[in-house]
Amino acid sequence: MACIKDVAAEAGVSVATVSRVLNDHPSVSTEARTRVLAAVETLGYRPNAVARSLRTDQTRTLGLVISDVLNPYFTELARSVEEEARALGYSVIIGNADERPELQDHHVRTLLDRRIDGLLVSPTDGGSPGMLDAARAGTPMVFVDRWIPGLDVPVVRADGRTAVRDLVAHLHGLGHRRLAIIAGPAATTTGSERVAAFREALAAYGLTLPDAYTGQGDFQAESGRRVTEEFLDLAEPPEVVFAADNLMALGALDAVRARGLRVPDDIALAAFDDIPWFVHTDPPVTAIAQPVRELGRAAVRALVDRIEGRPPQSVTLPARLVVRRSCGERPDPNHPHMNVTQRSNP
Amino acid sequence: MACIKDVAAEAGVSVATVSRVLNDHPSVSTEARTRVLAAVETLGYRPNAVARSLRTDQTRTLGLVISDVLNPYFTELARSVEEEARALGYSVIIGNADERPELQDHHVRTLLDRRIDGLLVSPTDGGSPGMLDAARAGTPMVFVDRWIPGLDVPVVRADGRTAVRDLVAHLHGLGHRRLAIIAGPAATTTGSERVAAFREALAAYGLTLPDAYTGQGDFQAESGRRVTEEFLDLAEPPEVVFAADNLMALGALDAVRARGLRVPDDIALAAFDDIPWFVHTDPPVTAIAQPVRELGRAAVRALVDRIEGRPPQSVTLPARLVVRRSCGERPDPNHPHMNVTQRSNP
DNA sequence: CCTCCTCGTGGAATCGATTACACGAAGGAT
DNA sequence: ATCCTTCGTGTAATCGATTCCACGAGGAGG
Repeated sequence: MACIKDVAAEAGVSVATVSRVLNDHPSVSTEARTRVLAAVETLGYRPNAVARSLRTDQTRTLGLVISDVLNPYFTELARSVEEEARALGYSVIIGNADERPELQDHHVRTLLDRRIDGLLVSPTDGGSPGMLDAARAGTPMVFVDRWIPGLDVPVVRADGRTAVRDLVAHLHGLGHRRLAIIAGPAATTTGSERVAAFREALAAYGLTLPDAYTGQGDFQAESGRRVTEEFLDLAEPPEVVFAADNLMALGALDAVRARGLRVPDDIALAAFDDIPWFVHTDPPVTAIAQPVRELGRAAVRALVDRIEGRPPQSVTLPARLVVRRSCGERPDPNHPHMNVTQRSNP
Repeated sequence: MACIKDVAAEAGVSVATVSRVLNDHPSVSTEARTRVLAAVETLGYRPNAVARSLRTDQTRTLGLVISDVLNPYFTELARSVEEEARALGYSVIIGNADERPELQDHHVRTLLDRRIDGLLVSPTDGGSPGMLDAARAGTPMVFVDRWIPGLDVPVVRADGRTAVRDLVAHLHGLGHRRLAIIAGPAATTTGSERVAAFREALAAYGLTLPDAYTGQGDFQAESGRRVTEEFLDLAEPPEVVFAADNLMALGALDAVRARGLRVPDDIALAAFDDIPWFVHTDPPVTAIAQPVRELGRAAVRALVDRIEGRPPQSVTLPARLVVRRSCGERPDPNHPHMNVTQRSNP
């Protein structure tokens, strides 16, 4: 593989001049520039990013550590992050923590070892030592979706409060009174906030959320299944199950089907995080949709601001309710879009 | 950030000794070793992977360029690739080509600039110039899922021939005779092979695949929708639509639903690539499942073999048919697993 | 005509690691 | 006692870029 010295030799100039041409530094003669460019062409030279990074102390790379790649929500987030980063001239390296703190730590450490310029994190359960160290050490960092209180790290997330209120209003309007939730890990902000928002919204209707109706999940399908079975085993099962993420909703669907029961007739279901498949499940699932693309873009912008010395901004975007049939009502025919697969390439 | 010189100073030894300790070279005294380790501890030193890579000319990193992250098939592939790579001491950088050759090129180039040790590629439509150059230049490379004929690059993939035959047998047994396919891009191997396998299987039953029943898709949901609409507009629409990937199946489902028709009563549906959601769609979708995890592992092993100087092996694993209800039959009660969400963490 | 700038250029230091080579001390064999 | 290994260590070269500094040429201004 040709290096800068080879190019210099081929062009009959010094490596300094080659470097200047490559970084289009102003003081290079047109003569030299064309000769260098020609040499680059004939040798098929490409600068070594490793060497460049070592010298300049910047990699133009962002790290993104997400909690679970298999969750379509995070997949889409990852995609929009990469898209925006690319537009700003950065690459992205994704680390999948699989909801395991030690794996999150592994990725944070690996990314830091590679001297990425900044880190985007959706922290797992309470964070992990390495991640907290990194935050305190002043690594440029932005939390996305989930965050950890008490750290001076900007947060980009969606606020589901209003949407959850809308959901509860919808459910109450359909006559449901016994509402249950499958929560995420209490140590994650999304885990606890969604429960809090739900409880708050219930209170507005004079309803409470008994412990028996608060199942502890871990954002994975299996836990949704387990918790739903527990609900169904109760002397007085809930009329509605609200899953705090889409995978647990999938598990809930499994559990209901395994008992030979039907949604929404026997039990209603709603989920946090909308995904294209929810349009085609049996029945289509009512869900709370986050503005994922915008979240990803905002997160990248905040991080790049921080990296390039501008003050980064925390951002909170509203989530919205998408009503389908899993809670018992027909979708409004005036809003046919709610019933169609979301496009991935708008 | 502390560097090796700081550690050497703190421990009262030379940088060479520090380096030897870190790479556990045998000839270091226990004395020196403990002093270095202590210094590493107190300074919180972590070796700079960039500098190390520059010197050793290896990054212990694999590049993975996939055609579409939003496709659950590739997401799962990416996950299993990362898992196996991590087990072998490698990191993975994922590039999402979004089925666009120029984006694929962008990622290949970026990855090569970073001097990754090897490349795993699922080439988009016919490959891209940069990718072909890389292959010919001798970059350690392995194709996964899709490949490009005529290149001396090992291929790890699933063979769907048998499963497609099983599918056609199943369909024929249900009385279907007018079978159509939504194909992927003809320039991709998976695009053309699946059509060929389908046509071949039909021939065994004395059936043909007319042009009108061969729709041209691009592996995206939108194309599945469009092609299905074309099928439905025919004077004699097909009785079955076989989508060559899961996203096009989703689009087909959209189109059928938009017409107010029902699967399988009005038209049957089957798909290549099984995903957890197919269990819960309305109706559950009959699909051909690839052994994705094994594919990912085999691909990484082949690539690492190639990188580390062992002869790499091409691998072909069989896909299998998973019968559900979208073609008109009840699932066999003796095989209840076919009706349950696949676990992501077995 | 002399001085001062600006411009284009090259030499060499530098980033943070690894590693070939040299060297001295210690131990074993003769 | 002498020589040869072996062992532990340090010095310095090296990887491939960027960039500070010095230098010579040429033009402008006095």
